[in-house]
Amino acid sequence: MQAVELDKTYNPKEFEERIYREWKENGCFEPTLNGNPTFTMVMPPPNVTGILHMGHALNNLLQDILARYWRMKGRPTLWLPGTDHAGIATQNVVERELAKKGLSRHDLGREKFVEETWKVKERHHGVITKQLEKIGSSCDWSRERFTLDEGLSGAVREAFVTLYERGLIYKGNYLVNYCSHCGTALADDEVEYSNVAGRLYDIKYPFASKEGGITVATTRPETMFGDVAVAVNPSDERYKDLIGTTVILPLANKEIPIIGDSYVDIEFGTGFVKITPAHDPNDWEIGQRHNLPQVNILNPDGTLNENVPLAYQGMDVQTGRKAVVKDLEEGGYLISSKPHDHEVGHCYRCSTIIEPYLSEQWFVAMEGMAKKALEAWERGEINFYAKRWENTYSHWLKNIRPWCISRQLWWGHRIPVWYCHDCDAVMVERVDPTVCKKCGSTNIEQDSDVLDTWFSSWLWPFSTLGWPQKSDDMQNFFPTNTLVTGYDIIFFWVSRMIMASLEFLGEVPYRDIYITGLVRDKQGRKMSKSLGNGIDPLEVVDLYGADAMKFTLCYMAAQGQDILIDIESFKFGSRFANKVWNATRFLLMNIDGRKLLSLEEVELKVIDQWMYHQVNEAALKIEKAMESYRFNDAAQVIYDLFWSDFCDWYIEATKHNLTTDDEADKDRQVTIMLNLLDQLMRLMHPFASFITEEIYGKLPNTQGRLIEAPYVVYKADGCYEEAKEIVTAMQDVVHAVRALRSELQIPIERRLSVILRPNPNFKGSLFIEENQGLVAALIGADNFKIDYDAVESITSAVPVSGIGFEAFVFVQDVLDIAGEMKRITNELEKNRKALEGSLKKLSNAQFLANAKPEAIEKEEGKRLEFEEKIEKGESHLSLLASMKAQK
RNA sequence: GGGGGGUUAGCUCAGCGGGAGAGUCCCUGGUUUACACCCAGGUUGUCGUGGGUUCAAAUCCCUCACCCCCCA
Repeated sequence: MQAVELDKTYNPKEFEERIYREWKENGCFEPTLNGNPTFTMVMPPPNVTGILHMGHALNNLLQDILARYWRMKGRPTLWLPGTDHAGIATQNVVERELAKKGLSRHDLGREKFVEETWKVKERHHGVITKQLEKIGSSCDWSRERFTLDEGLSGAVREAFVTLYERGLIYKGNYLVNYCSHCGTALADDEVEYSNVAGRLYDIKYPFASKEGGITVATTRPETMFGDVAVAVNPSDERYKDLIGTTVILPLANKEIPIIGDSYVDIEFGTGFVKITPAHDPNDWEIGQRHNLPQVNILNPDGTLNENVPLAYQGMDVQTGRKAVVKDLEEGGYLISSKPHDHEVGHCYRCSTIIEPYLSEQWFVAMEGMAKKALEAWERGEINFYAKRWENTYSHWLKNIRPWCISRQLWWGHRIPVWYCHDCDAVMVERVDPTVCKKCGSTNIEQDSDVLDTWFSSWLWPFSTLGWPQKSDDMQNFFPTNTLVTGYDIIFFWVSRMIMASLEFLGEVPYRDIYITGLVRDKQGRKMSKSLGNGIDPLEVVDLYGADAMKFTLCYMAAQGQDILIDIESFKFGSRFANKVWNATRFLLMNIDGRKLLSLEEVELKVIDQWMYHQVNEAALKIEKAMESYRFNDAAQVIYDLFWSDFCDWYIEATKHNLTTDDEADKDRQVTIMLNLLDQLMRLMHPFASFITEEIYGKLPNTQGRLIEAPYVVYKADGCYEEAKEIVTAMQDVVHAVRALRSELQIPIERRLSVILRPNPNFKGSLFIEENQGLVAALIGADNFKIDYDAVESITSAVPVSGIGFEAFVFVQDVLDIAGEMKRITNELEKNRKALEGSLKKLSNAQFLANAKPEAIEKEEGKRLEFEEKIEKGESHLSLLASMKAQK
C-alpha cells in the first residue's frame, strides 16, 4: 500500500459540498426496496419563504441521523422533504413588496396577485432547500412536495369534499379570532397571548326609569356600543332585584336590560358585567343563553362601523377607545380608570391585537375525530418521546373545539364551494362545476375564501405519498415510522395529522413522535429576531463545518430538554471532527509499503481484542440509544469510543508496537488498524456524515460509499471479556504511575524506574510481562520490572497502589515527601470512611434480608477493595515515613 | 385558575433506587512517530427546602420556595 496524505488540519470546506453532490447525483437518498421493512419519515415542511433557523437545523439533523442509521441498517429508507405555502406569511411577503411600489393586492386583482405570489415562491424555494443541503440532509429530493402543488391540492380537495359529505364541515356565523392587519380569521391556536399593560375603566350606566345608575368595569370601553345587556349574578344580594330593569348606554342613548347569569363573579370588579356578544367569547355564550342579539361594531379592516354613533365611525379601535373615554369623562360617566395588566391575544404572524369578530366562516367539527385520535393513543398506537408530551396531546384532544378553516386570503387552496346566484344551490365539488347542478344556471361563483394552511399540512404524511390515489409509494411507505418535530405544533399539526389519518385511512400516520427541545441562547431565552440572539446555522457551517454542528447538537439533545448554546458551543464538535481527521492522518501515514492481509488469517492480540470489544459494546449501546431516541447517549458513546479508547489507548499502543522489526507483524497491525478505522467510520457516519464519508473514501480497505455501507451490529461472539479485564488492569497501573509523576511534577523526559508487584489474582500480569516495552513507554520508564515474589529492594522508592497491585517508583530526588504523605493520609481517611459505611451495611440484618443478592455481593466486593486500599495506604505511609527519617 | 417542566461542580447539562458524572472553565506539567482544535494529571458539590416511603433516596411520594413553558 501507499501512504495516503491528509491535510494537516480538518477543513470541511474541502469536501462537504462535493460529497453531498455525489450522494445526491448517485441517488443515495432514494430508497430501493429489498424485502426489509421500510423506514419512512416525512419532513415537517418549512415555510417556503422562510430561511433556516437553529430549530430547523436541529430538527433536520436529528432526522438525518435517523435516516442514515436505518438506511445503513438495511431498511429501505425514505425521508420525504417538502415545503409549506404558509398562507398568511407568504401573502404578507408579497404584499410588503407591492407596498414598496405603492400598490395593494387589490390593485393587481386576485389572479395577477396569485401569479405574482407563485413567482415569489419559486424565488424563495431554492433558498431553504439549498440550506437543507448545506447541513447534509439525506432526504429524497426526487420526491419533494409542496403543499400547493397539483397532487397535494387534489388531496385537499378530496379531504374537504369527503368531510363535507360526512357532515363534518359546515358554514356558520360565529365569533372568530380576527386579525385586522392580515384581514383574516385565525384559528384559536394561531392566537398568542401575552401580557399587556392596559387600563380598567369603571363606567356609569344610568337607570332608564329612575335616578342613579350602575357601574360596569371594562378594559375595552369602545365595545360598549356592542353591549346588548348588563349581567349580574342572580345570587348577588346587592343587585338581584335589578334583574329585569333597564339601563341607558351613555353616548349611544340606547336602552338595554339587566339580566341574571351565574357566570358573573360577585367578587370581581363592581359585580356588573357588560354583555357584548359580538366581541367577546364569554359574552357570546351568555348571549346564546339569553337569546340576545349580536351587535357587531367593527368593519373587516378593524375600524368602527355604522353600529356606533356617527362621531366614532371609521376610527380604529385605539383611536375610538381614546375618544370614547374622553367623551365619557366629559359627560360625567367615567367614574375611574386605573392601570390593569391583562392577557391579550395577538396574531402569530404579525402580532396585531386580535379582535373577537362575528363573521361567517367554514368550520370542521372535530369531536369525533378527536375521540378516535385519543383512543388510538390509549391503545398504545402512538408513542411520544419524551413521554410527557402525551399529556399535551391528550389534554388538547379532550378539550377540542371546532376548527375554523376559512381564511380571507388569496394565497392558498380556494374553498371548493360554489354558490348559484339564480337559486340557493350550494355545490361542494371534486371537479370544478361550470353550471348550477340544481337550476342549470351558469351564474355561479366560487367561495372567495381559501383554506387554512394547516388544512393541507394535516394530510402531509399521506398526501405526499400520492393519496387519494392508491400509489406504489402509499403501498410501500405508509404508515410512516417516525415524526420529528417541535412541541409548539403538537396542537396545530401533530394531533391533526393523526386525526386526518384515522379519518381517511383508518390508521395512525406514524408510531413514534420525537419532540425536539427548543434551541435557546445561553441565558435560556428563545432565539428571536427582535432580541437579535439567534445563531444562523449557515454561519455555523461556514465556521466549523456541518459535521461539527450536527455532532454538537446531537451531543446536547437530551430527550425532553431544551438546548442552550452560543456560537462558541460548536467548537466542541469541531474539535471532535479535527481529532477524527488527525487520528486518520496518523494511521494513513503508517501504511506505506505495508501489505493488506486477509482479516480471516490475521491473529488478534489482546490489545486488538480489547479494541474490538469496545467497538462491539459501543454498537450495542448505540443501538439501544437509537431505538429509544436518546441521541445524546449515542453521541457520547461515539465520542468516548473514538477519543478515549481508540486515540488515547489503541493508537498509542500501535505507535509503540509499530517500532518492531517484524515486518509480518507490522502488516498484521496495519490490517487490523485499517479494519477498525473502517468500523469506526461506519459507527460514526450517522452522527458526522461528511468527514466519515471523506475518510472512508481514502481508506485502501474499503469499497463503494459509506452512506450505503452496512452499519456495525453488536455480535454476541464479538465480546472479549478477558481482554477487557486485562487491558483495564494495565490501564490502572499506567494511571497510577502517571498520577504520581504528575503529583511529583516529574517531567516526562526524566525516565523512571518502576517495580510492579501484582497480587496473584491481578489480571494484567501476563499481558504486562509480555508487553513490558509498551507499558514502560506509556509511563515513561526506562526500567520496568515485575516483581512477583516481592524480592526486589524498594528502598527509597515512592509507592502507589491500585486494585490488585502496588507499584514502586524510583525517583532520585523526591522533593516533597511530606506532601506525598499528606495525600496518602487523605486518601486513607476517605477509604476508612467508606469501609465503615460498607461494614455498617453488611452487618445490618435488614440489608442482608431485603437487598438483592447482587447488591450484597457488590457491597462485599467493595469491602474487600476498601480493606486492600487501607492496608496498602498504611504500609506506604510507613515506607514514606522511613524515607523521610533517612533524609 | 388548571397543567407540564426545571432546580446536580464556577458555567452548560447527563444520571433518575444500591460507591456523585461528562464537557467546559480553572490550576500544574509537557516541542511525546497525527492532532496545542493536542497530551498527561489535579481541584471543585449540604444533588433547591422540609418531611415521608425503603435495609438503601440525587433517583420514588408529599410540602414549600424560586425559575421557565403551555392552556384558560
